[in-house]
Amino acid sequence: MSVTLQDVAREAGVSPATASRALNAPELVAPARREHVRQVAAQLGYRPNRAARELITGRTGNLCLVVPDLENPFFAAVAKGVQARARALGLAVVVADSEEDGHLESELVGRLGAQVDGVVLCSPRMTDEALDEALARDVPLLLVNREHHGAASVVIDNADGVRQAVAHLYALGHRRLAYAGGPAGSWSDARRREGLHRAAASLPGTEVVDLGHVAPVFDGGVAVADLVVASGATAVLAHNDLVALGILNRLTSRGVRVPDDVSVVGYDDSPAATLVAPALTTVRVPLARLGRDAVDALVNHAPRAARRRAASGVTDAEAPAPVRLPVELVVRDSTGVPPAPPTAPIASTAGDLPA
Amino acid sequence: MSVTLQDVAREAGVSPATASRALNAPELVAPARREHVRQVAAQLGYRPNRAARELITGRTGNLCLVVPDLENPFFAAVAKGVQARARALGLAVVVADSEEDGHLESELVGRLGAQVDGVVLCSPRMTDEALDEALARDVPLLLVNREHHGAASVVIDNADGVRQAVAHLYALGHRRLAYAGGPAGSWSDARRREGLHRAAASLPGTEVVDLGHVAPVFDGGVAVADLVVASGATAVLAHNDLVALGILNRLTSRGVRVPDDVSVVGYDDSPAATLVAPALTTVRVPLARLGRDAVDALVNHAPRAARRRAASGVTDAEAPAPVRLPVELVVRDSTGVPPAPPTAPIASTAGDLPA
DNA sequence: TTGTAGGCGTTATCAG
DNA sequence: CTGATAACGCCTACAA
Repeated sequence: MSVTLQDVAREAGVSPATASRALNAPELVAPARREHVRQVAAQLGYRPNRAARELITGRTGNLCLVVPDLENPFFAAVAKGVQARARALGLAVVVADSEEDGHLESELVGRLGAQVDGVVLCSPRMTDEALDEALARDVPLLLVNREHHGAASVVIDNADGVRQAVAHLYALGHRRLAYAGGPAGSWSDARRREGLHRAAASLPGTEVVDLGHVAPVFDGGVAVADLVVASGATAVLAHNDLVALGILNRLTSRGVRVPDDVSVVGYDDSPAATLVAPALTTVRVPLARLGRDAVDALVNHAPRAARRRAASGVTDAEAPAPVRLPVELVVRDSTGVPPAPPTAPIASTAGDLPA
Repeated sequence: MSVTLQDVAREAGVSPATASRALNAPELVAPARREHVRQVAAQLGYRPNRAARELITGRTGNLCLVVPDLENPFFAAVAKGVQARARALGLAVVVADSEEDGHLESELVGRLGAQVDGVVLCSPRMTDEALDEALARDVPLLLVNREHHGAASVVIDNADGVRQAVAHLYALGHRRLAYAGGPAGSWSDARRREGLHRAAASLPGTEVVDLGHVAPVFDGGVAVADLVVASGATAVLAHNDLVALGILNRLTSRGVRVPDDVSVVGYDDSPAATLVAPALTTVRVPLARLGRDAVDALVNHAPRAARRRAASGVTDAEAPAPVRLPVELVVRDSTGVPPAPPTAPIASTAGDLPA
């Protein structure tokens, strides 16, 4: 059996209450006693029992992080950020992988949410309705990479990332752009698609070919690569780097040169982006910061462990405005000028274009 | 305030004890009552308070996983496996990233170990002494990727992986092999280095050039690549895929062709291995299984939450023999026959070699 | 088969 | 500033 506060109190010759205060509210206890108690505690190797503390305070000292896929470098990076910030705050992080499944995700939030002080829900795959339900629980919830009415969230500027990418491609001379979108129902995909169309609309002569929804993994990219070629687009924007990498791989093995024949742009700037040749032009997302800010927002916004007082009927303050983080385009080797029109006869029709 | 067992009991018209039994020891309660209680509990949305339960049972329902770097695909994969298996067993996982720092690692084990039923320590960077200390605590500890006297562990067959790689290279005709090792003090690196020398010794005419210790990340590989060239080796084995990828990248950008000039072999078969061109020949490690087996071993070996009974003086049974998982070489494009001797004059001395 | 009662280790609430 | 004392929610002898 480990050493309890009682042991410390007895050994120090004070009451348990005083011992408790000496450790948790030092200013409430006479300096001499305080030091004595602390010394005894240290000497005995006293470690507070978290369960007992939680039972009465209602606080666990744990946060929960739910991500769709731990192996996805995007989420791994966010997890690392969450981890680091939580540790700095003295909190532990319970991590759960939802396997890209909205139902499992909801279940995890329900199951794990009951034993933590707050939940960071990253790129939620669940429906808006499920989100509403989750929010109705008494656990503070923070969304990363998704906005939802009444929920606190930290997001990136999805549309602006696409805008930067499109501007870059446009400047290079591309006019026909393909888009390999994220999973159906993906909030960030919707934002990016929106941004894409808006950006294209503001750039005369631009066409967008929508390649539909693609699994946000390498193989998804491999699968959609042939559609890119068939689309006649000279450049393709992928929903994330994994997809872009898959496209790159498939194009290359088909003999389609990147960027000579087709330019490719990813999203996220995951570490893998520079592993390949040509290195991937991509939209850099401040991943670690996303995680850190998520924890900060959660801790600040969280109506301090309201469980115990929930009956008071005090509704939480309105969710604060989403924290929106900027992104930046990183130009590497996978983008270049589009190929010249195929043959002279056709080229002759281009007389009205600038030389 | 959430619904307690008392509420359920009252609502169901039974005593708290019966309610408790109906849920946790169904066979001890009359079928009719049992069902009634369970129904009421479900209807009220009763969720047992883990803190209260833990306080009395001494079990938390949590495992802790400590890894050196969550962004390293190797650990991400293990984490995913741990995650999945733990969930299947109804356990949650507290994940901590030690940032490749042995001291932080020890501290994390100490801090987090106190609030969980067991700790999975992955590729520990801490010293043997620190490990002994950690083992002395009352938390069941399981090592992944490292063996240590008195500790339960799940490891891979490090030496055999290297042996397979060397045999492959030897068969292709390579005789001078460079080794880009892992971090200084790395247990698995020591095993691989050992296996490398043993394998080389058994293959006549083989030489090994030791390139020393390399940071187990992409940039480490980039940095060591020039040593590979200078070493005059025709093939290089890297401590892991990240390093191999870094080497590949640097060699390629220096104009050294892979595998025509130099063959490269990685270790782990991380997802990134197939993202690059040429695809990486590597030793496949059953990552997810490593995680799953770790949880199983921990749960089975763990002297069920002994905290409460520790005073009885019953020492835990000796740690079981390490679980050793097989690995397999995956041959891809980054290995090939070594370049022919440079010029005719020199080639003439090779008369005694087979055509 | 069921109910009663005690206590797990801590903190909060009072009185002193 | 300090010390009793009462919870917190649950489990588990023990008694009925």
